Amino acid sequence: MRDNGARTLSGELLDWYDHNARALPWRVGPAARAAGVRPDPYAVWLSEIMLQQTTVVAVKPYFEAFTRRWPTVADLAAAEDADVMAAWAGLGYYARARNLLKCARVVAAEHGGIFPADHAELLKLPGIGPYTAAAIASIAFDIPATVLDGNVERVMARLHDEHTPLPAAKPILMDHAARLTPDERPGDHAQAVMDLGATICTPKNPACGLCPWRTACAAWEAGTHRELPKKTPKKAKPTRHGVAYLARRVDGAWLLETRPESGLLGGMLGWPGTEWVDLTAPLPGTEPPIRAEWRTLPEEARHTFTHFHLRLTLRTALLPMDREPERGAFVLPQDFSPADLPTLMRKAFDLARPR
DNA sequence: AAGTCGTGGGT
DNA sequence: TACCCAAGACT
Repeated sequence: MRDNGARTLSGELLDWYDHNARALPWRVGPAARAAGVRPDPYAVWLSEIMLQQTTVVAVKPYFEAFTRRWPTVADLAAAEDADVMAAWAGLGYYARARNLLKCARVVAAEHGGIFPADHAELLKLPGIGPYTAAAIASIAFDIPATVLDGNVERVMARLHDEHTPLPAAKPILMDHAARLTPDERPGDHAQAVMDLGATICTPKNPACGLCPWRTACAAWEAGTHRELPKKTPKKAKPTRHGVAYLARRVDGAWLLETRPESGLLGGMLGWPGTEWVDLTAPLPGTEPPIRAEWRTLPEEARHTFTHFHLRLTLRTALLPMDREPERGAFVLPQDFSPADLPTLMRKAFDLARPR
């Protein structure tokens, strides 16, 4: 049961949201929503997938490009896998793109191209977990589901001065968030809490003077807002190394391969190469993907992934027309764009390209 | 149920 | 420089 205090808090937050909502390409703002405009569930879903662990600034151009190229879920379901992966290149967490296509095809084939207006049904779809199911249910369909993302966790930890470290604190914070979720305007409420976390209740230097919940905030009262939420310390990243082979044919074609569906950069285009092993182990010796005179570049490509650093030794070669690769396939210049590569592979290209 | 899975910007 | 963080999901 939601008490009067909770109802008041949500009301104060909605008043704040009515005047301070961020204008976002995928959002129906509070005024339009009050006038009866409904969000497009496809746009809500697409934006929520893109926004998983990704900043608004990074998502904007990708969202625009995707909706321009694939205006409906049926359009996306009919797209080629390689086109979608290339369009996602640079955004990261590529399993999202693979699941995006799977989900679009399930919605098109099993739901008549209509996203189910049901939290449990949404949760069954590929790439949609607890947060995203609640976000789509509330934002697209005004179902009173509770979103718990990084913003909401931080806001709840401070509002209730909760010192239990994440992720152990999640159930507690979810309980707090659920109590605040109103039956009226649950979609605007969900977006309002996240906007509050993104613009006022920020990780560093929160703007408590502008916060509609300041007088109710237990951490503000205790003076602990700057140290919350607590988090369990992370492990240090090890460093790995490997070799990549960048072969250019005399007609300008590059030798590329599509990486395996699962694992790091799964399903993405990349340069053939060795496994990546811990720096304490010797550099793996793998046969080059094609017979050639290989030259090792003086500079290695450096890149940091979620859980390790990578130093990639780059070897290049210029090839005649009549030589068959043992791995990968040549991609003609008119079919190749560096923008289709994940960032590591694009870094390697930038170091190896003729200039 | 910890580990896996990207990237860019801010500090 | 090194670390943190961002509308998490999947295994």
